[in-house]
Amino acid sequence: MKSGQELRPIVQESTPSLAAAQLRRHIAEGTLPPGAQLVEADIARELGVSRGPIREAIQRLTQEGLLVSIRNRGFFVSEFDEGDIRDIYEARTAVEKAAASILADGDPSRAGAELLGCVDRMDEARSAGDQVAISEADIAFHERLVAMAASPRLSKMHATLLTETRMCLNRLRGRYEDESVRVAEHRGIAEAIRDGKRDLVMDRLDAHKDDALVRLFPTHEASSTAAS
Amino acid sequence: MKSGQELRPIVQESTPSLAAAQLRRHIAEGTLPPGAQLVEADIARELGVSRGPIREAIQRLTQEGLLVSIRNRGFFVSEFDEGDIRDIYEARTAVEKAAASILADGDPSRAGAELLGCVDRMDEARSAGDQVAISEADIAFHERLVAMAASPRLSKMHATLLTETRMCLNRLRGRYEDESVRVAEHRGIAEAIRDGKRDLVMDRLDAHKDDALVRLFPTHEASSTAAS
DNA sequence: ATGGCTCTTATTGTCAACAATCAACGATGA
DNA sequence: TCATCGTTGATTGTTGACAATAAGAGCCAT
Repeated sequence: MKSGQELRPIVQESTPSLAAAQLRRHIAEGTLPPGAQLVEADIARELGVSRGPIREAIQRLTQEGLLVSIRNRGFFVSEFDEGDIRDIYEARTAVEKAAASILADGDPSRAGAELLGCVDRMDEARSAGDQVAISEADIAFHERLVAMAASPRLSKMHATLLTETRMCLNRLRGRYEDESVRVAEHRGIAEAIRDGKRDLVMDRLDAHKDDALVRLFPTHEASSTAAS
Repeated sequence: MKSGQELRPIVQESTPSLAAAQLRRHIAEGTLPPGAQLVEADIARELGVSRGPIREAIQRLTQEGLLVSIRNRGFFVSEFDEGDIRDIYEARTAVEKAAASILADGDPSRAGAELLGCVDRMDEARSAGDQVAISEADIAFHERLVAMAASPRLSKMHATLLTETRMCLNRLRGRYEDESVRVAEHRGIAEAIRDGKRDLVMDRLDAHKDDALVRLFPTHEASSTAAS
């Protein structure tokens, strides 16, 4: 039975995984806005299973930091204050810098090429004026960047940070007066990676973070991140 | 009712948390060695609770990557191969570099002083020839380093990486021919932080990682991490 | 002896019922 | 009017029982 495609081991997705994935998507997309309460019994009824598996799914999201648990009271979608958002961007940049560093030791030109592909898609979305698609491509860029480093732990940590970023993006929507700068920033990072310019990559990733934070909190200036 | 001591809010630690903490400790200390199976029912009986809370505790450890789950078969303490261990050290260094960078923007001399205190304790343990105490102090050093950066997300990610490191340390035990180099490495990092020498800190953290990996896998040389 | 079949056993996965807890509401008394 | 205290409703926390699943033992036919 020679199929054109390599037949990969089937993954019997468990009920809690499925439930967690659904909830995670709703949280990322804002259908479940920050502050919203999740009631085990309700979700269980909607999904047609008992509370057990749902409870497990909710526990996972809680550990990921997407929900906060108040004992005997309930689970609520996390609300991020300014400190949290700064923390998210700080941590995410840390992970991405590490990933970029690994890429620099590997095959920078191949990595750069793939990332430039993401940038192109982002630019197309910009031309089409599709805000949502731009954000999708934005996320995809960062996801690919870390995925290509092939580090399970960095990827895992990054996945959580990306969901949190998505939540923040719902708030940032429309903050880019000119979306072309957004595209340009990403292109700059991709090109620096392609050219193997390690230090430049680091600087641009930091700049990317600082820019986002300035846009989110216009009153403050960005934290100093200049080298000593 | 004016008591001499400020009365702080009581924290009702939940059953799953307690159970998870115990299991985590046993895994870190090697009482539950890699490959060992954890049976929900057995643990539940030993701790005098039902399977529910235990199941929740086990789920947490699974999500932390300390256990692997095989559906309908059981949960087993993760076994790390060379790739995993390199990944752990890579990720941990990434987090610590980010933390050090934050410290450099804050109060480097205070941070350096506290870390030098950890180093002193490590040195005392070395003088006393207490292997276990040295490792404790080693872990404590890295824990403090990240904790002082006051980033919830970095700290959380780091906590998991530290337990994994502990597991690796059980294997590395006795690999330092001369423990004084171990102390010296940490002192070097602490001093660089104290002096606010950002780039030097980064280099020394990378070197610390490379040294550990060389000790663990003497055959290979360390990955190149020189700046471009 | 060996390949395949069934049966057993150990373990997780799921469920529904019950207990514990907390916030909000409303009654009570000064 | 206001503070206090019990009551109530909603939600999570816990439990024991049962279902589903997979590995391995034993048996049988080849």
